[in-house]
Amino acid sequence: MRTGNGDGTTPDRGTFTQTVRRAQLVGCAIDALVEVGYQQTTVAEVARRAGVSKGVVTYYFPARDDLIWAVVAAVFASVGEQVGRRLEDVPPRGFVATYIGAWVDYYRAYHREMMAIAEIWTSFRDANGRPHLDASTLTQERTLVETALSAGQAAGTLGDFSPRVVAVTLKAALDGLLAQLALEPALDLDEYRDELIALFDRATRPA
Amino acid sequence: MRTGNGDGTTPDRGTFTQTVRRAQLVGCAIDALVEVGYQQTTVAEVARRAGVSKGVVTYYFPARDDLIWAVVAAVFASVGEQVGRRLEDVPPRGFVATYIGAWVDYYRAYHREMMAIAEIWTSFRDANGRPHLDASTLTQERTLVETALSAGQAAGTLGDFSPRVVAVTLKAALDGLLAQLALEPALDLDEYRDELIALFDRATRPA
Amino acid sequence: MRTGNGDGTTPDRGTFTQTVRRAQLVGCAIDALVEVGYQQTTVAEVARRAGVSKGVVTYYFPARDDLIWAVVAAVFASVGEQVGRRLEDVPPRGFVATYIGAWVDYYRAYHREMMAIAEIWTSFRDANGRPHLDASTLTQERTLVETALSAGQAAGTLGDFSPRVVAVTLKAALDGLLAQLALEPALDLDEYRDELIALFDRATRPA
Amino acid sequence: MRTGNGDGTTPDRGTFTQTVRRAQLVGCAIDALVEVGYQQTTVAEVARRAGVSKGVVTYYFPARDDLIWAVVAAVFASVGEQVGRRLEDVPPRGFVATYIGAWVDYYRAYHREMMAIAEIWTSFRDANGRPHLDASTLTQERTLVETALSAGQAAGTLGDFSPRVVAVTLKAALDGLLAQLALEPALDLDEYRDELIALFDRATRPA
DNA sequence: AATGAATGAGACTTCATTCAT
DNA sequence: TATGAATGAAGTCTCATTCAT
Repeated sequence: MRTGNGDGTTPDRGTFTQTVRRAQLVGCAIDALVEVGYQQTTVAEVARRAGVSKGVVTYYFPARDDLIWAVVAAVFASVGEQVGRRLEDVPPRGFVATYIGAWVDYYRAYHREMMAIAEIWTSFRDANGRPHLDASTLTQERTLVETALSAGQAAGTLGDFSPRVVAVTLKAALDGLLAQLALEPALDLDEYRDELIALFDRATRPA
Repeated sequence: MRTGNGDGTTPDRGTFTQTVRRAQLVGCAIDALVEVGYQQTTVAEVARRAGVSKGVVTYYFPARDDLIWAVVAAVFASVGEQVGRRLEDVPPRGFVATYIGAWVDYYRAYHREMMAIAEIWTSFRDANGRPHLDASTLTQERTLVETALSAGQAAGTLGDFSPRVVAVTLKAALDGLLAQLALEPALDLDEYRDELIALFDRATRPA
Repeated sequence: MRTGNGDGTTPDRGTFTQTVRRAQLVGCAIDALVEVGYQQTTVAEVARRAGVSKGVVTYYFPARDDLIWAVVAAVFASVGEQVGRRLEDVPPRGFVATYIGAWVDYYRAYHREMMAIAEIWTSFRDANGRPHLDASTLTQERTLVETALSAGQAAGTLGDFSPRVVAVTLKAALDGLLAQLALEPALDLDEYRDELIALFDRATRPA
Repeated sequence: MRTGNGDGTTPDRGTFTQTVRRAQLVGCAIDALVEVGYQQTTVAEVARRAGVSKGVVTYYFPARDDLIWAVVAAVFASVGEQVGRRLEDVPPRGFVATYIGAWVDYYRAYHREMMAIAEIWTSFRDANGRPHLDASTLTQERTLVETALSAGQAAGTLGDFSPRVVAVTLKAALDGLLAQLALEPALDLDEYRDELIALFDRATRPA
């Protein structure tokens, strides 16, 4: 959706301002989501945090939902860059450690983004009350993990277990870390990561 | 638990109707929470599901929050009975298996209750946006788990790992199962449970 | 309005109970009016104070307004007995002193009743917002005062002034005392009364 | 007095519209208070009188109470200007006449405002039923009157009486006039004022 | 006579959204 | 682009009133 003035007189100025504003508003929305939760992340609250009028928010995001989707897109893009890239071309041998390490590094750098997504995950619904985001959103990621685990089993570098259960539990373990991090911000992430890697290593290595 | 409407006039008469109605409304609230989410679980929605007028809901629960708290109390009581009881006097040796088994059995019988609590968990906030329920609510449970794990390590029946990380991950694994169950209602719980027990058994047994 | 069962088996029992209950409810309504004001004198509040269920109140007073009218009737009756009687056959010479004295004595004995009436006076309205009680309610009383004052002027025992203005001011002076009494319950009524009598004596005596 | 809607974005723009709208709403609230009383002066009623939607009222006055307070502030300000100013630097000799004259002139010009305040006075309560405005609000005014009266007594220009009782009665006399005016709008205020001045002159001059 | 239960109208408030400037 | 103003839908809560028992 192009929203520039399109009259050709200010070639990129408008677009640049727009890009900056959008990013700013998305950032403020993330802050609000983290600090006061989905429900209280109102248009007015975001505008207040951005120091602009309510009209600005609806100018860039005609509906509140559009703003939420923009947050989702921004965070997913960032995850793709930071985490997704690190999971390409990983030998099955070290997959679990890499996977955990990638996510833990992401948490360290983008803790707020993850908490914002968690808010959206649980509270952003359609008119029938069904979540816009749910576990099916992660099918691709889980499939990647399952495939890697299965490959490891086929190669004999991993033991005998249900790839599905381990994949689900692996993701859940990282969610658990995120929740624990919210409760205990001073948590030592390096130590936690190493423990988690060791845990899943013992759980998945050959007998 | 005295639950009259506050007239304070007839201590024990009519209690039967009241008890039944309250239970019905709590049940309808649980249904609504599961099916349309916290936000859309309005007083009107609960009344509609119960087939009564909105006034009835506010008659029994003067404020909407009171109804939510009643759901919390009902589910916590049920968890205490079904799960809590099974965790008393368990030898450290079989603790993890018992713990997973107890929760999986609970999920089987009270799937809706757990999903309702999950809704409340994530969306029920105070005026500042802070959750009324959060991980600190589970401190007692996590402490129990950590204690059992530490005892097992001391006794030599369990290996070397961080009890904290395993406890957090164990709880997260069960949360992950709940989410997976919502996505895939036909999931074979017995099989999943056995896999999960095996996973944590490998992860925690002595080297 | 007779509300007894009328079947002749319990000749006066029913009526007696009814009379007592009505009086009790009127008394509780007065208490509520004084302590929490007209607006918060709800059916439930009166029932609570009487220690009965809400149904009892609506049984005796089908509409809330009926209860308010009953308070009005009760207080007016009491004023008629205590004040009205003392104003019959008073010689014009001492009318003002008698009038003030009668009302001050009434205030002393029935302070709550007066405050309740004051609440009703200001807040009890019909559907169009017009007060059910207003200054026209007092026309009879004011006429009595004006007549006495005019008679005094005709007899030469009182000076030259507008009977209307003095009558209005006399009543207002007593209202002012009531308000002052609410603010300052320890007020010395005898002293205040004597000052007031002296004030109006100077204001009305012949030049 | 800054009165923006809290966005805090444009300090001084749009203030004109806001000021006008606020004044209009306060005016409509005064009309409603006079014509249908405090209880029926609802947000919807004020909006209806202003010919705007309910949302406009809550836009300018987030809570109904804020609107009521705005009426109070407006009327008090007007009293301060019209009455307060005239009571500065009045010699004790003519104080009572000036005081009565100032208030009667105010009644003439701002009859509705006074009736609105009277509504608020009697019906605007806190959660415990205690009036937000009561006689203590007038302490300053009564003190002024008492001081002037005492000064007159000390100077020998006034006779022997209780300044407190006369001050209370003076205010009450003006309240009585207001009530009489509501009942009898065609009342000749000049005549009434002169009678009242004469009455209090006789009541307070030296023997 | 008395009660608890139920109802529904109406009030206040929040907030996403629209719109003229 | 940006803003303030305005709207209206929807939610929570209160409370007088009705009714079956």
